[in-house]
Amino acid sequence: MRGRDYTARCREIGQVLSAAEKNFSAPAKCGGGAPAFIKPAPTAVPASCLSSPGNCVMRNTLGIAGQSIMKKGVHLLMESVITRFPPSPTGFLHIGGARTALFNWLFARHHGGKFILRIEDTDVVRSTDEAIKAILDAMEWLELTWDEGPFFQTQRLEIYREYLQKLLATGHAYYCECTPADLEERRQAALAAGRKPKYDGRCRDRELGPGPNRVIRFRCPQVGTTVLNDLIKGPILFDNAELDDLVLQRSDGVPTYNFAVVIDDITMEITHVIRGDDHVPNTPRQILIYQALEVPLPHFAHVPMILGRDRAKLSKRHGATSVMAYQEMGYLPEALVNYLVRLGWSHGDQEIFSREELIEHYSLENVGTSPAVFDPEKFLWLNAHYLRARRPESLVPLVRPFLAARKYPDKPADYLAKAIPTLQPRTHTLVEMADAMKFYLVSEITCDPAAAKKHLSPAMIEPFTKLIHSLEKLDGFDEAALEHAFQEVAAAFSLKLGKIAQPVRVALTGQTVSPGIFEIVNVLGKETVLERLRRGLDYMRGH
RNA sequence: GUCCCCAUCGUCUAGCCCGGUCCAGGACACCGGCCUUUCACGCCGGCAACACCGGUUCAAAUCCGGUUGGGGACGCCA
Repeated sequence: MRGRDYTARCREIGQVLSAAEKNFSAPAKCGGGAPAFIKPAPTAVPASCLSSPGNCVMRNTLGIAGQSIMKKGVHLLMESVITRFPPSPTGFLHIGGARTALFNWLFARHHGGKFILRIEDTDVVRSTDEAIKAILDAMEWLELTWDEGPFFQTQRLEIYREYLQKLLATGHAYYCECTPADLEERRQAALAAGRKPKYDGRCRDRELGPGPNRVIRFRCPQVGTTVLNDLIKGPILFDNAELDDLVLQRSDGVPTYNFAVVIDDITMEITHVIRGDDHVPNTPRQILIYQALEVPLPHFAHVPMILGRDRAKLSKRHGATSVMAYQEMGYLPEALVNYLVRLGWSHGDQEIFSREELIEHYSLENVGTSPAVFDPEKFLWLNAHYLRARRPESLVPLVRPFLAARKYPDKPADYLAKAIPTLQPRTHTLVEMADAMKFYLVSEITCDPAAAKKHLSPAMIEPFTKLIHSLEKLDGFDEAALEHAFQEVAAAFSLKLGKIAQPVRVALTGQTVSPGIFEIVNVLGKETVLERLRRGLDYMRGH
């Protein structure tokens, strides 16, 4: 579950930290005066890692912040949890994003904390209003309710500028006039020479001021080690020499993602950053920004990705990845939630979870470390499960749009509510249910010719005639009465019930596969049943 | 190329921290059977995995080292 070198990393981290402490007392100079030492923020590493490396495998989801508060003697004041989900509105909400949102939501709800929705729209070119709406719709469909927001980064530019000034003033940031074309050229050259394609620091010490087409870069320490103490993966060490001076503000004055997230997470007082592990490489850079700003770190928890069948990052070519596409395919939100939560998280052998159970049991400790393959088969099974679990009446408004799309005649809700239970055990999605419902709704059924030929043979003329007679005499269509009538006919012709049921099924539904005969008769009602049986008779007689 | 992460049935996973209770448990899918008016549902049973190599140990899926494989990141995207 945890990486094999986990303990080794814990041990290493102990060394790194003691080295960092030494540096702390005698800060070295680096570049343009930025501190070169690593100053682990109080929340960066659990105390257990420092004191006894062997113990640091104990993951504590609340992290050390809670503990340090306790140490100060404020026993009742536990750190309250604030999480966030920050999609960028460049497309619909996809499966992976939904799981991230769900994990954040669950974590916040479990701890009685807050869940914030933030729209990361700093990429003004690619962000669209449609995407924002699509994301909000999907969040609502999944009932991932947020307590604050949605906030928009483009409306917070003043805040970013303020922090940027601080970094500039303390020498942690500088202006750079390298053009994208130049940068690209140098990147390619570095790649060709087998070096890491990082920024070469050309403008680092030029002490440029503001100017047109200039960006602001972060002055990244080039010595030392940055520690990411991940709540899921454990400690991860990064050599600062691997990092480069990332752009904080574009030449058009809009901040970049890596800077905006940090500032937002600081100002929104986010305590736990739970996100996909494709963000791991960004994290040391972000940590360095926190440290330059001298603010405490939030806890980081990086959850493994969701992969497609071929074990590559899940994408469109693996099929539908949009949350709302699944709604259109007739999936239930509770099924998606349950499926998604089990991708990377578990609670013993339990497969089915109600919302309440999820909130009760969810914890970061039970999030796995290896990536998970999205399995449409299991998702379908779960959906079928939840379809069966629903009260039929609650399904009426959900199937209706699918019925309408098929242009089936509209029927009253109570009629649909009677038909639905007969289909619940036999269908996996609302789409299948709508399709299967056809014969309950149309006035004229379409009959499968092969089925008609096989089952509506002249031999059935007499049994059908007798059946019609006895059904005509029946007052109520309760199951017992129906069964009695059918058994009587069967007995009269010394046929097994199946011999008569199958032709009746074909006459009533046009198919050889359907819900139980008595169920169908009960839903359809006397009039329709008799009419269809008579039509069956007509067919047998060669009409 | 460089850095980082990951590794139990085909898939999702339990077990791994605290070695023996694991010739590895559950679920999906698949295959049988039962139930039965068709098809389902349900129930019962079956198939199927500790990536590899070393080390530590009386004992390793579990601890350590390495190898291989897979994935991710290296943007004035997020």
